[in-house]
Amino acid sequence: MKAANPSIQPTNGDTPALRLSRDDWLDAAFETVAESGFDSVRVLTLAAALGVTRGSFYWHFTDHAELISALVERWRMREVDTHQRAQEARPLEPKADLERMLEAALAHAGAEIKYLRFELALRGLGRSNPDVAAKLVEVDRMRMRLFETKFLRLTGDEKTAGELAALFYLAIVGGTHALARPANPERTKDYLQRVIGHYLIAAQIPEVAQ
Amino acid sequence: MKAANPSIQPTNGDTPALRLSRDDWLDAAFETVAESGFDSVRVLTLAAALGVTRGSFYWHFTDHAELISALVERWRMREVDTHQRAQEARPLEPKADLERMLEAALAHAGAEIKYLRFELALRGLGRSNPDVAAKLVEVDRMRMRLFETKFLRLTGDEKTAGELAALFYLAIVGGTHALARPANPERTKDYLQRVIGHYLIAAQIPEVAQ
DNA sequence: CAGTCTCCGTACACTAGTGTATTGTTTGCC
DNA sequence: GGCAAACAATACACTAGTGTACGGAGACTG
Repeated sequence: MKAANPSIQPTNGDTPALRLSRDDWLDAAFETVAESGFDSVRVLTLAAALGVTRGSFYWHFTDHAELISALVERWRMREVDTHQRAQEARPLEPKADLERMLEAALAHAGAEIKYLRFELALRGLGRSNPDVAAKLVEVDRMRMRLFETKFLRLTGDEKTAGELAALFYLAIVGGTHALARPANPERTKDYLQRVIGHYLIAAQIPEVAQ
Repeated sequence: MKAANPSIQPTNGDTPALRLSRDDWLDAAFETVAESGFDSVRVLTLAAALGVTRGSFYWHFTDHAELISALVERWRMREVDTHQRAQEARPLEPKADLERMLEAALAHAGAEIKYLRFELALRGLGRSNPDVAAKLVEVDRMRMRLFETKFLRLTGDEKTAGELAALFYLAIVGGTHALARPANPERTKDYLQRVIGHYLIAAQIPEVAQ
């Protein structure tokens, strides 16, 4: 049901295929959000970026509001999907598993800043849009549970695992914010590893000492 | 030079004194930002909230842009001021001093969520407004230095102090974000205290063990 | 008690953005 | 190669918001 059109030239940049799909519009909107937030998502601007007029837009979407909610929903579905795969993946040995998770979370931050920026904007939108807020809570909870189970496997202690997961969450969200500034993901990673390492030492989980 | 008018009824709510000051407008704008972000700051809306027409606004401000920048600048000055006082205050014994800082940072979060919300919105604005971004960097640096010196007095080690300060910063900023959700500052405080406690234990700073 | 300064109201012009209706163009399919 | 569906352009009506010009009313000041 999702328009079988593979959009001849999927996403070749500025002056694209003359025929657009719904997803092309969503992609363009995504970029705009990542760059300058949801309030910069204007039908006219998107049309210009895609090299068409608004006539196209109102064929694919009934509304500006529908564009936004479709964009958020696409984000949610992709997050759920990612989560599924992460959960179904056969777990490695606990320490390596966590290492990889840390890598993933921060590499994400390094290479694909776009996604972090989008999510940041999303959190902003969530403050005024209850539907968005609900989806954010859902995804956050999902991630949190994953963190907790991973840390639980490592530490064996519920409380410690919960706190480490919270630390992880706060550090990542907080770190995202620091993107406004020079940032530097490498240093953040070092810091996180040290803090977690120290924490584990203090909690007497010897396996990962240092 | 700041209009000596003390605004007969300083801030009595909805239908105020018939004569407004520049600060009255700034206060109203502040509330709006804290509630629904900078994009909701509309001259007309503010006027309605203040019980006047826009004629008043354009007497006090040349521009919508000037309102925004004045608001940000007032925030910056107040932050600098707060910082000055915190720095000039005679330091207590290190441990108590930190306790108080923790209290302050999180009480701030509890009682005066308004200010956190404002700052959150400000960080959003900073992503598109370089002037705002610069002021944010300035204030962040200020706070960071304060944190570092305090932790340094406690731990004696530069690196440890730097990391604790970073942890503190990330946790606070990250925690601010969690405001979107049920939140609960009390739990955050516990968590922070435990994490910092553990960290200090691991770093072999015995004075504050537990 | 007139004058002036301060503050506010009113009316207007202007812009940016949305949404709708209607009319083209392609494109795939028979 | 013709027809219907998918996609896009054009033109229009409408709204919300800004900014400006100017006039009016209080309040302080001599």
